[in-house]
Amino acid sequence: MDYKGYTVYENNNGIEIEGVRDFDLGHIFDCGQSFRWLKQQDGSYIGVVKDKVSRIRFENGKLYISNSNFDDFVKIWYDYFDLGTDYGEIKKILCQKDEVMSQAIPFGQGIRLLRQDIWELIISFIISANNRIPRIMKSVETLSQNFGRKISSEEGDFYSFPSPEALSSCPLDQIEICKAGFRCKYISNTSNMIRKGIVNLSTLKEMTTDEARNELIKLSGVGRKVADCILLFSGTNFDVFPTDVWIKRIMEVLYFKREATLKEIDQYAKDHFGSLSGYAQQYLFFFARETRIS
DNA sequence: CTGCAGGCCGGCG
DNA sequence: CGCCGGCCTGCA
Repeated sequence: MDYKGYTVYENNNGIEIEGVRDFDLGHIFDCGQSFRWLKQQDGSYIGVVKDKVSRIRFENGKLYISNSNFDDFVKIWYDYFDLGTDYGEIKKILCQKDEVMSQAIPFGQGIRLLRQDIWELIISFIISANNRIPRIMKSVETLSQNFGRKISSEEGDFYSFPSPEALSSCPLDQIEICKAGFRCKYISNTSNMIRKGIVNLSTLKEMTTDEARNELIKLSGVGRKVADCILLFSGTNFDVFPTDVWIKRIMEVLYFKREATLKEIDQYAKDHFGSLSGYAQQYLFFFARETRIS
């Protein structure tokens, strides 16, 4: 069956998709946007999206997704992997911007910005503050196991990410079992703010980027950087440039040739990359980590 | 034993 | 406003 330029074949336990370009699972899942996809021995990845456990493989230009049918492709995966966006065109434009981009992009040529659940992103990136990636993954997993819904699948038992209601009804000392330390009170406070509707996530898409960011920053434990990650990795806004320590370092080394403030970097990205800032950030982040630039 | 990791918060000048 | 110290936890 065809859908918007892709050909989808259904088989016993999943789908096979042809026509997928600019796509590499390693690049996609290791550029810092997601914490819940686990790499398997055979190179495939298993993750939970919308209460569905799937195993994903990409071989010989074909994308294989288990536990899915054509309807799931249309309703979930097409959006999730941002398959409606022409990354070849984006890479072409960015490469023409400067030498740094044309050097960095080949390292992460298969990067895609996932359109992930914004609520899960909020909590995940609150946990990310001043933390290490393995520990972030562990905390997110522990929250899911304890307060999410159990999903039994042929891949084993997994757990959905807990709802705002589930987390807001937990006393703080229960949240603390996820070992997120001082961030646990942020998780608790933010869950309550969302449940009470103090910040309404469903209206963010109709706002300008600045308005949406200011809305998210109201949440406990959400500052400028975390807010921009949430906006970018949920597919809400792409003209943001989340500047963490890696991006700061690589911008100073490759662009400024000196130390620079977060404000300077943000202004530079706005002027230089404009609406493609978020994509540029991802290629730079992956490049920085691959090459260990310091 | 220190240092430090994908920042944020709160207090201060 | 901008700047700076402190921070849970766990691993090097």
